[in-house]
Amino acid sequence: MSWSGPGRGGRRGYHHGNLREALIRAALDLIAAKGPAGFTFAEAARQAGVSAAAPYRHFRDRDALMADVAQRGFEQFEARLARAWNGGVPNPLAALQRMGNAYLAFAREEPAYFSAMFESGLAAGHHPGLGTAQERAFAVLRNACDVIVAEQPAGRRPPSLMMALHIWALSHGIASLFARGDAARRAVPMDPEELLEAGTLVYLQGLGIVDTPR
Amino acid sequence: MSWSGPGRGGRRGYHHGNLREALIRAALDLIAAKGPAGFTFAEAARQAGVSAAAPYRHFRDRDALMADVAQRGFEQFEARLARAWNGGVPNPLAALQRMGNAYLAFAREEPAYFSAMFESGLAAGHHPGLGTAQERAFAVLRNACDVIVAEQPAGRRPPSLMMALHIWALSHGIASLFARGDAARRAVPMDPEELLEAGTLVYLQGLGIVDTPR
DNA sequence: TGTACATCAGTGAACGCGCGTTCACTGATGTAC
DNA sequence: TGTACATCAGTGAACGCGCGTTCACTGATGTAC
Repeated sequence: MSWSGPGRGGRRGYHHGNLREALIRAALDLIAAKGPAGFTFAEAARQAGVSAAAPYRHFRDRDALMADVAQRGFEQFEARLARAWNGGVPNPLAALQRMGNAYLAFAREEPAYFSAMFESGLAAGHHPGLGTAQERAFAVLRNACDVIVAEQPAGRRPPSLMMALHIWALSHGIASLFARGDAARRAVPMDPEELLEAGTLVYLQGLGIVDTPR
Repeated sequence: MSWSGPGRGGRRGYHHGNLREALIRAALDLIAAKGPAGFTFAEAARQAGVSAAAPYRHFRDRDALMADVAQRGFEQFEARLARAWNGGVPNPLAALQRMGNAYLAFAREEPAYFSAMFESGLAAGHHPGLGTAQERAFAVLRNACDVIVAEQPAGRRPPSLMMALHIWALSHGIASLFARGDAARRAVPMDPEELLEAGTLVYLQGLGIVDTPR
C-alpha cells in the first residue's frame, strides 16, 4: 500500500502525495482486469481517488502513461532475468534454464506488465526510455549467450546474437501462447516450463553445446 | 471491391447486398490502421456506408464481429500453411521450412488478421468456431511433424506433439517480435526468414533429424 | 521564529464528441397462389 | 403472368454514458528574509 502515498495508505488531504505511482498502479489493475484496451485515463484517476483532470499534472496523455508502465515492466523483467542468471552459477547452462523459467514466471505472474510491454501497440521509437529498457532486458540474455559461447572450443562457437534471438523467440512464443496469465492462454497437454526447458536443450544440442544423448 | 456487394462495387440501393462481408472488411482496415482497440462498431458501419444500427442485423456485438474476423484469420492462415506444406514435396524438411516462411509472411502481410487472432484478448472458449479454426491451423503443423517423425528410424523418433509445439512457439516468437507488419516490430540485424530457418535447422539437428555439420 | 510569497498539485465545472443500443419504421425481395 | 403477402435488411432519430480535455480556481508546501 505504500505506493498510494506517504503514511498509512491513503490520501493525506488536498495533495495526494504520490499520484504518479498510484496512477501506474491503477493502470496495471485495469490492464490486468480488462486488457490493454480496457484502461482509460479517467478510470485510472477515479481509482486513484482523484479528479479526472489531475493525471494531466503527471502524464501528457494516456499513451505516455502506458509507455511508463511498459518501461517499468521491462525494468522489472530485466531485474528478474538478471537474478535468475545470477552470474551464471553454478554453471551457465543451468543458469540459462533458470532464465527461461523466469521468463515464463513473469508472463504468468505479471500479465498486465506483459501485455503493456508486448501487446499494447506502443512503438518503442516514440518513447526513448522504453526502447532503452527493452534493450537492457534483452542484453541480459545476450550476455548469457556470450558467456556460454565463449566457453566453447575455438572452432565451434556459434554466433551468440543469433543464439540469443532464437532463445528469446522460443521463450517468448511459449510465454505468449501457453504460459500467459490471462484468458488468452492456449491449453496444451504439457507444462510450459518443461516445454521450454526441453526446447532449449534440443536447440543447444543442435549447436553442439551440450551432448546429444545416444 | 467485390466484397462490398453484388455488382459494380457499391450499394445497390436500400439493401446493401453484402453488409456482413463489408463489415468484416472494415474491421480489418481499422485494426490495421489503429490496432485491435481502434475499431468500433460505429465506425465499421460508417465505413461500410450504412447506419449505426445496421450491424446489429449481422453481429450480436463488437466482440462477435472481432471473433469472426479472428476465425477467418485462422482459416486463411491454415490455408496458407497447408499450401506451403503442399503434401511435403519434394521432401518434408524443405516443406517444413516453406511453412515457416508462410508463417512469417502471414504475420507481415496480414497484421490485422494476426493481431485479431493473437492479440485481441478473445478467449477461444467463448467462440466455438474460433477454437476449432485455431486447432485446424495448428493441425497442419502437427501433421507435418508427424510425417517427419515417421520417417525416422524406429528408436529415434522424438514426440511429434512436442516438436510441433516447439516449432510453433519459435515461429510465433519470431513472427510477433521481429516480423510483424506494424509499428510494434523490433528491429534486429537479421532477416526474420533466415533467423527462423536457421533456428529450425539447429533444432532439427538437436533432435538428430538432420545431420550436424562438422 | 514569524511572515510573505512563489510554486505547484490538486479541484470541479464545463464542453464537445463518439459510442453503443433501442425503437418504430419502411423499402426491397422472394414466393404462394 | 400478376397480385398479395411475409420476411427481412436497412433507416434515422433518440437516449444515456463515459471519455478526453480545458479552464480559472484554490489549498498545501516550502523557502527567503
